[in-house]
Amino acid sequence: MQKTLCQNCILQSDAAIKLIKNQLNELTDHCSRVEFKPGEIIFKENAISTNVVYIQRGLVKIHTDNFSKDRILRLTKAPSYLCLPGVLGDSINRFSATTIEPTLACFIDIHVFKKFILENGDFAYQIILALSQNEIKSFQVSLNLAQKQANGRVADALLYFAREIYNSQVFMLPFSRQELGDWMGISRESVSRILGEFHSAHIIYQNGKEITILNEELLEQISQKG
Amino acid sequence: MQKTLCQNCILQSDAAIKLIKNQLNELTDHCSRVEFKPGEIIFKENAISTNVVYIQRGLVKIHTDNFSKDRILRLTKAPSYLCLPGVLGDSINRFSATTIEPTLACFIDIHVFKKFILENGDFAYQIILALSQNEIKSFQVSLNLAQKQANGRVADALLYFAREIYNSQVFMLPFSRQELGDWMGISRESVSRILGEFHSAHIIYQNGKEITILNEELLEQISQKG
DNA sequence: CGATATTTGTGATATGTATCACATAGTCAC
DNA sequence: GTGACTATGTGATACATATCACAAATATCG
Repeated sequence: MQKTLCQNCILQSDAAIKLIKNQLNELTDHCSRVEFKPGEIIFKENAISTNVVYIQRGLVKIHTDNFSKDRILRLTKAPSYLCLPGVLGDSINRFSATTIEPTLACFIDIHVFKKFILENGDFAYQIILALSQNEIKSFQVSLNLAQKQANGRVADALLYFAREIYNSQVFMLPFSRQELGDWMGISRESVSRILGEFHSAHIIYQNGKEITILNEELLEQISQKG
Repeated sequence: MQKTLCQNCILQSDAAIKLIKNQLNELTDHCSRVEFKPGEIIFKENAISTNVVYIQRGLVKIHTDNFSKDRILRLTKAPSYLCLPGVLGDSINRFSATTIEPTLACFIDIHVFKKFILENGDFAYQIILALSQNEIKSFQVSLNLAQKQANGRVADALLYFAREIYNSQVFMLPFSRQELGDWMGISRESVSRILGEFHSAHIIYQNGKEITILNEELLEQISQKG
């Protein structure tokens, strides 16, 4: 952990930019920055937390193993606030957060965070915008899960990595087949089979965790049709 | 439509209670109240909207027919703000809202709403709390859809109506079997079969849309096990 | 009230995916 | 480098659920 001068931070959130000088000083006093390696736990579900976590750099999964099986609920790419929900409501984390790439996270005291919301409308408005975006995305995830078959879900996942996370047709999957399955709600064997089919059909090229999308249009169609 | 004195409204939201007198006057000037019968459309997806909708009384479904098939994303029981997300982001409704019971809705000018967020931290904080709750619920919906089998989902739906909507073991389903299926992501035939099985096993009593939960504990188990 | 449309139930079948079993490849520790 | 462990691929099978087809019940409307 290291104290940081939030005023000088070049990775401020859209919300933090709205803070005035005094507030930024206060943030500095109640904010600590932590560096995480891939696979490290940022916080665990059911633990009490008095911090809001802001992800400056990196990639994080929100997940739960409530039901004996690990279920990945969402990937969150920096910059982003993590899981305000549980913390704001009753200060219990409803879900776990684990890094999947090297990540830099700020832990902000919840009281200071709440104070900023109450005092600074611009800050609050940015938070509300972000939460609204999350809600739309959650709806889309629900749609996908409820409606699409396994190959549509895998296509979805690949397009998501290519477009939202890596901005590239070529990328290293940060997940095992098992984790991909946990995320999309299908078995690891089915993930293997489907990736194999996509490979055979020259829709993607796969070599272990290395993925190249060869025919994005077709992948998009598969995702759409379910 | 009728103009309403928001100051005197006995159905104010948790957020509106935080408004000061001047703001309530302003709300009155930019708020109209509309009464809906069941099955009426409050707003349609892809339409531009300059209002935030607050549901004072009633029950509403958020849904989409993007993919030719109607998919119900969420039920929203009064009191609640509806779908800030789309409106706040780019003023396009991302989803449709249709009443399923008689509903009283307030249409609030988006600019006034935004002004309140900027000016009144208590108001903003209440909105953030509500959005946070929504997010947790969305995660749970995702978990259910990704993980549970059909009978678990139907059990879920029944418990949801009994506990969250009607607070009673006996209630009239506001949905057809088709709609129940659209909501839980299963076919109408499967819904029929599963309800029939629950009936035979004396877990519920069903007579058309009239449902009585006879063995809540067992239903809970079915929901848990998936 | 009767005619028509809509909703619901139920059997037979098809299909997709989980599960199981096992082989193979890759990774890590010492 | 060797052994142990983990991740991955693949075939056979079982199972859940969609789909189709049709009958029965219910609601709607002139």
